[in-house]
Amino acid sequence: MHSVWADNADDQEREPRAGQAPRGDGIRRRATIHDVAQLAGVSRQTVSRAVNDKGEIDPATKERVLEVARLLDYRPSRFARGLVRKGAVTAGLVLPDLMNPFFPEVAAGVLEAAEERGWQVVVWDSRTDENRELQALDKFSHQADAVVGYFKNPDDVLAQHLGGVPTVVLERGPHQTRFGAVGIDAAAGVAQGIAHLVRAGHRRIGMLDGDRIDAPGPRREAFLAAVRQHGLPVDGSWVVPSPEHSVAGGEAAMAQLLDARPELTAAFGFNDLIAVGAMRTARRRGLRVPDDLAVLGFDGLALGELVEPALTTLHIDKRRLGRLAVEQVARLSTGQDPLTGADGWVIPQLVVRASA
Amino acid sequence: MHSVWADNADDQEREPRAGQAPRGDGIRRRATIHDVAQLAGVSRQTVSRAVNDKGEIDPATKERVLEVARLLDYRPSRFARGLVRKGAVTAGLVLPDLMNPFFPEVAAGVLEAAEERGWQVVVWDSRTDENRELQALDKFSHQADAVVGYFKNPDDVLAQHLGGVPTVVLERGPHQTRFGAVGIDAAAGVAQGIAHLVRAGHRRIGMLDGDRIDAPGPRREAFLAAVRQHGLPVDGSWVVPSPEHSVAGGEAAMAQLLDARPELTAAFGFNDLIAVGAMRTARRRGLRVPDDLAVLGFDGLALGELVEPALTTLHIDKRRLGRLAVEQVARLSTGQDPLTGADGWVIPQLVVRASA
DNA sequence: GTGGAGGTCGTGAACGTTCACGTGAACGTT
DNA sequence: AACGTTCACGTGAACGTTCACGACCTCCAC
Repeated sequence: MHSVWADNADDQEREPRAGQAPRGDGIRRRATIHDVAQLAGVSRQTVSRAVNDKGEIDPATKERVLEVARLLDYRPSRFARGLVRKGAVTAGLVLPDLMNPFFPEVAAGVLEAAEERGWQVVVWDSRTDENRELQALDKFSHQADAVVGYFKNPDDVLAQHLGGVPTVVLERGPHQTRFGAVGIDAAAGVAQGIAHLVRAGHRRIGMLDGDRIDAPGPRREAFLAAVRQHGLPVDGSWVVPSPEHSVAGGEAAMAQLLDARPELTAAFGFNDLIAVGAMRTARRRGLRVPDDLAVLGFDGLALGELVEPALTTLHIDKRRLGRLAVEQVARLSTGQDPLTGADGWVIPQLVVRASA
Repeated sequence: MHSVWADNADDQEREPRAGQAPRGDGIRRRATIHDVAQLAGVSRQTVSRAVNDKGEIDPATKERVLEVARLLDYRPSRFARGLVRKGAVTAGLVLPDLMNPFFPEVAAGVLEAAEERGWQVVVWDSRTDENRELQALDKFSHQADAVVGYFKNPDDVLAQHLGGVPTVVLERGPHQTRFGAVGIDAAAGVAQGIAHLVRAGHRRIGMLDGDRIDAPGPRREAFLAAVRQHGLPVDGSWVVPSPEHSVAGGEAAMAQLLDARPELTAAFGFNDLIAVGAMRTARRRGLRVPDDLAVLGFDGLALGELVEPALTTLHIDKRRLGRLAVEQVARLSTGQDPLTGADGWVIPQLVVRASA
C-alpha cells in the first residue's frame, strides 16, 4: 500500500562527496562549521559571525576565518540553517509540456509572483503523464510548502499523493476540485469566438479538441453550448480529438475532421498549436484560409502573429494566470479567504487577425 | 562591502503560519512530530515509523497516529529531514528569457538530466538583467548545491556572488571562463551556414547580431571569420545589433541594416527570433524571401518551420545542451574530470528550408 | 583602585528529524 | 522452568546551524 507520507524509492541516499575539492583522497564529507572553527582556532559562533557578516567580530579574525572557510570549501548547510531560521518557502510547479509556449509563460508569471514573496520554485515537467504527475507530488509532498500545477489525475488520487500540502490546480473549475483553483473562463471566451465566426457568416463549424473524446473539458462544452445557442448543427462528428496538444496533433485532427465533414467552413482549435496545425493541413489540401476555411485558436501565443495567415485567437493573459495561482496558494497556506469570481478567473479576449 | 557568504536583504524572516488550519486563532506554529506523538500517546519514533511507512509498528497504532497527524495537519520538516538524511540535491537554473522558446527547451534537458540524478531544480528568470543574475546567485549560493545558467556578468563578479558553489555557465568558451562550461560550437555552425549562402551565390551578407556592438560574441566573430574566408566585403556596417533577442528586435535591426546596406542579398540572424523579425521587415518592404533576400537563422526553433517562408537555420540540440550542463556540473561537484571536446560541445546542424 | 562601558568571543540550548540501540511483553520450544 | 525469538515501542544521540546569554578583556572616568 502506498502511504501518503512515505518517501518513494528514488529518494534514496546518494553518496555525498566534497564539492570541487582537491581530489585524490576520494570520498570525503563536506566541511562543517565545526571544522572551520577548529582549524581557525575559534568557536562555531565566531565562524557563524564571520560567514554571516554579523557584527561583534574583530576584522582580523573575521578575515582569518573566511580564509579557512575558503580553504575547506565550507558552505553552510541549508538544512541546518533552515531548521533554525524559519521562513524559507519552496513551491513546486508542475507543468505538462515545456515545449508548448503556453506553459513557459504561465511559469514566468508563477516565478514573478513567487519571487515577490521571497519563495523559490522548483519545476517539474510531467509530460502530460499521470504517473509522472504523481511522482512529482510524491517529491513535492515533502520537499515543498505549496504546490501549483496542471494535473490530469482526479482530485482523490492527487490528494493521496500530496499529504496535506496546500495546492492549487490550474484550469479546473472551482466546483470541480477540492483544492484551490485558478483558471480560465472558457465559456466566456469561446462564446466570443463562436459569435465572431457566426457574424462572419459561418454555419458549419467544427472543433479540434484537446481532450479525450470520452472526457469533454470546459472548452468543448463551451463550444457545443455556443454552437447550439446559435442554432447550428452539432453532433459528435463535428468535434474530433487531437492526439496531442501540438501542431502535428492539429494537422492530424484537421485531416480527420475534413474527411468527416467536407462541408466544414470554420474550425475552432483547442489551442493555438492545434489551430496552426489545422491551418497547415487546410492549406496543404488547397483550401485558402480564411476564405475557404476560417480557423480560430485559443491561447494567444506570440507564435500566432508570425504564421501565415496570422491566427485569430482567444488571448489569455498567461502570466496573470501564473501570478494568480501563486496568490491563491499563498492564501490557502495562510488561511485567508481564497480569491473568487472575477478576481481569480482569467477571461480570454478575442484577438481578430487574418485567419478568421 | 558585500560578503560572499552573507544572506542578502530579501532573505529576511517571514511570519510562518499554520497551513490551511482551521483559522480563527490567528498565527500558530506548525505541528511537529513531537506534538503528534504527544497527542497520540506514543513516542516520536513511533510517529516517524507510521509516517514513513516503516515496519515495526502495529497497524492499529499506525492508523491512530496517522489520524492524529492528519488532524494536526502535520507535515515533516524538510529541513530536519535533510539534516539527518543526506543526499537531497538542489540545483539552481538561471535563464535569461522564458519567452524565447530556446530556453524552455534547454530547461527541459536540464530537468530531464536532473531528474535522472534525483535532483530537484529551482528556476530563476534573470530577464537578461545583470543585477537579477546576481540576485539569483545570492539566493542559490546558499540554497543550492549546484548552479547552471546563462550569465552576462563576467567571471569574477559571478564568483563573488556564489561562494564556492559548483557552477556551469552556458555558451561561454571553456577558455573564457574559470567555471565549468558547456556550449555551442558557434564557429563550426556559422561556417556551414555562410558556406551555404555563398554556394547559393550570395556575396553581400549582413548580420543581425544579438550582442552589443562593443562586445562581440562567438557568433559574430565566427560570422566575420567565415565571411572573410570567402573573400567577401566586410566591415562594421554589415553587422548591426538587435536591441533585444526577439522578433521585434530583429525587425528593427533589419530595418537599420537595410538602410545602411541596400545592396544586401542575404542576412544572418543571431537567433531564429531575430531572423524571423528580419524576414518580416524584408517582406514589409516588398522584398521577396529568399529571392530578393535570403535569411538564415540560428537555434532551430520549432517556430521556424511554421513561418512563411520556412526558416533555414543552424539547428541546435537544445535539450542535449541542458543535459550536458547538468552532467558537467555533476562532474564538477564530485571531482571527476569535466567533459571536454566533442563530448561537451554541441555542434549546430544546417537545416535548409525555404528562406535561404 | 573601583566601576562601568564597549568590544570580542565562547557555551549551552534549541530547531525537528532519523538512527542505533535498548527494553519489555508475548509466545513458543525444549 | 528456562530460554530464545519476534514484535512493538521508547530513549539518547546525532545532524549543522543560530540564538540568548554570559565571560573576559581593555579602556577610560572618577
